[in-house]
Amino acid sequence: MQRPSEARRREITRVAARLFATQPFHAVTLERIAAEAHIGKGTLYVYFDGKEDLYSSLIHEALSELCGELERELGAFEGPSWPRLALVVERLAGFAERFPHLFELLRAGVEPSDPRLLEKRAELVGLIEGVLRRGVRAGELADRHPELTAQYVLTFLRVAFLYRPAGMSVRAIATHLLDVLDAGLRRSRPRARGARRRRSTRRGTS
Amino acid sequence: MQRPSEARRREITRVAARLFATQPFHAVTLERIAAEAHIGKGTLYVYFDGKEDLYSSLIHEALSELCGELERELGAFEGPSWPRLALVVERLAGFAERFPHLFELLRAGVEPSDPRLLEKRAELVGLIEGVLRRGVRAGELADRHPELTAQYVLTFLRVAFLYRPAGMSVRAIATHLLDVLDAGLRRSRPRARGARRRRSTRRGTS
Amino acid sequence: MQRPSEARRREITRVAARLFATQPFHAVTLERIAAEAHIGKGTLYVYFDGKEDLYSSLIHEALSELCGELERELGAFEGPSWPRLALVVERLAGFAERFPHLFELLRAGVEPSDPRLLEKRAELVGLIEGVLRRGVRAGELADRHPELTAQYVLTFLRVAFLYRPAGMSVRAIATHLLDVLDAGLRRSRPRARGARRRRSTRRGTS
Amino acid sequence: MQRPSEARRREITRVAARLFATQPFHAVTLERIAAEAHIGKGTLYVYFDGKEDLYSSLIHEALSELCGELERELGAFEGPSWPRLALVVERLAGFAERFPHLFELLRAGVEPSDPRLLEKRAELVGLIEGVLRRGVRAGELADRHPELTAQYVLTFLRVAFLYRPAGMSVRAIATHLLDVLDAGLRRSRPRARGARRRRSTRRGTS
DNA sequence: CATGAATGAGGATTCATTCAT
DNA sequence: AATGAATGAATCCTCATTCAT
Repeated sequence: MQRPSEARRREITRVAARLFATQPFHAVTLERIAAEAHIGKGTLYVYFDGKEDLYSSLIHEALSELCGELERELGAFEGPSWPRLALVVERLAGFAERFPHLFELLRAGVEPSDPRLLEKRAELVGLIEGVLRRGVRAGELADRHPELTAQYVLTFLRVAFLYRPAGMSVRAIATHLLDVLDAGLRRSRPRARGARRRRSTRRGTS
Repeated sequence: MQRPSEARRREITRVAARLFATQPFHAVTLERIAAEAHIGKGTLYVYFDGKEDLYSSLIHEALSELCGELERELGAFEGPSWPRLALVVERLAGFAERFPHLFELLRAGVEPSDPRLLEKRAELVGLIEGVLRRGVRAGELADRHPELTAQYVLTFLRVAFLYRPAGMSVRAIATHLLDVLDAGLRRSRPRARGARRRRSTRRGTS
Repeated sequence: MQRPSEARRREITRVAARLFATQPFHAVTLERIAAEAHIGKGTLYVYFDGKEDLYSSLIHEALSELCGELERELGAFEGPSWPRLALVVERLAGFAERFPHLFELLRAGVEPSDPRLLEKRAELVGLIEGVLRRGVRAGELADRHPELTAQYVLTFLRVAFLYRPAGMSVRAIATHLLDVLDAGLRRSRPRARGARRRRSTRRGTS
Repeated sequence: MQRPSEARRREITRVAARLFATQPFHAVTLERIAAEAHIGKGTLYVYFDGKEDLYSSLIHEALSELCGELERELGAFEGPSWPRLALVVERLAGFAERFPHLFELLRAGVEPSDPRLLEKRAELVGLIEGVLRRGVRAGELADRHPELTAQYVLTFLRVAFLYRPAGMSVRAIATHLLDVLDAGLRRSRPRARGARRRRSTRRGTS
């Protein structure tokens, strides 16, 4: 216990993630974090520069891990876009399951917004957006605003995890999101639509 | 200055909404709220039970207004489901535009503090869900998890407003959401699918 | 209800007496007094000059009434001292029974000590002291410090009422006090004492 | 400045006792206490839970000390009852002299707030009562209501200290109380009483 | 006279941060 | 490195008092 222990740091991170996900920022006290991590209050300052830094580092590290993982996998799988998107959704869902508390922290635009955080979040969203754009370029996907849709995907999962019906599995959540993204909700259409509509014939003939 | 003036209450609410939407909770001081509302610090306590209550009431009232509006309109428009859903999305977007700060506060999953809030949010989501379910029953919509999708719709708009590309109009955001909900993203499909069903084999490809 | 109603004033007094007797001064709020007296907070200021004044007036009036009563009765009964003392004790006890809350307020040296109050309390104590002194002068009583004993008598009763064993009657309390004052507690004495004097040799000379 | 210094706690207690005894509760500010104890305002909360707790602890500790002292001494002196009672009175007086401010705080019947206090006060009174009861059992004392008399003894001293005639010594006060308890006040009696008993006929005269 | 909304000075309390051990 | 006592700036909140209606 002379060198700053990595295990200890992770323990702090774990506890803090759970608390920050559960309560608003201002309601989480360092006292409580220290107590639940079984360390002294002062020790927190050995590992972090303060409350804000702890919070930021938390999310930053989580996002970094997520981004790294996705980049690796997407790089290794250069196939068609839809399966790539499905891969992203499934990885996000998996991450959400493994680190439910961290994932809940991905909420956007909330509280102490360290620029590093916004940056990192943007990186993740950019990753998703990239997949979408490539699909659009390849004619595989139709999306007029991939930059918005990318945001949706992320938020969707967060909210899905927050409010999922009791007993619904992670896989089912991912599937549902892919369902909606795949073909939307509308089933019957009032009338035939003009040529240069995109999904035009899809629901008509498919 | 006799009866607890409703106008005054609204003024406080207005000021507080702006501040809470702009800064994190703990950075908003009652002193500032009072000053900007041109009232004494103590007067806040005539209208609210404290900071937490002020915050909660704020959101509660916003949600109530929104719910009321939607209920009225949906009740008056008993037509087919898709336009009804479009109506909901447009009203949500319109509300978000009129009260950008309030809408930002609708963030989900924070502050289990006030049960009234969860309740009210559930009411709003339930409203949307109702529209979806009716569509499904009527065969107009295909949605296996309307309870999840309803959550999406709401969160959607918040995120869209937070991250909308510069210059993008409210109407464009609503339209984009409807686009995705309408027909999803996928354009080309790896193989022909049975005429009237779609989600069946999809998972196979992902 | 144009002239300040005497009934209303008494009602305020009654409520305030109960509250002040129950809780420490600082814990009694004018809000509460007003509410329980079924009047507006502002109305209190019609009848009293403020919290301190209300408190002082309360006790002052009670003490005045008590003093007046005792003076009248003692003046009318100029007999031997012991029955006069008994009369005082019984009247005090009776007063305590009729106005238990007011009586409890007779506690000494507590909180906002309006000089008028100290004066009035001194008057009451002086009255008792007078009875004692006359008895001492007449050789009917033995008391080296009537000024202290007078204080005791008053406090005794207050404490007796506060802590009396369940079911003990007012008369029993008065009797007990008179018992102690009459002949003390000691029953057996180490040795015979000089014929008609007792305290003489006991403590030496002091 | 490492372990919660017991000395520091006592210093706070000492300062607070002096202030609380001097001024009404609401007039004593934590700011002042902290300043006079030469510590930071926040440090008070390291040792106490707040103002109310500080106040309660204060009295509780005083009473505990007093009880402990008395128990020890009474246990060591198992002799006849009257000297034991004298011992109690003298110790109470001595305590009052050493801690005049603390003793003043023993006022009865206020602040039902902290049950610990009522409990402790009851313990002290019980101690005195025990001495009285043993004396009665042994035929050494005559007291029909030792539980009341015990209350008297305690309150006695407080009042005596509040109103003692200028220049009167502590010892004189204790002596006076013992005098009254010893043989009461009445000197001459209307009629002869049986040699060894007294209270029998008295009531007839009053 | 009766009221209670409005007020703000005053004080209790919290909590991130420091630092001696 | 680890600790938690110490700190005080910052803020919430209370409540006696005022005053317009």
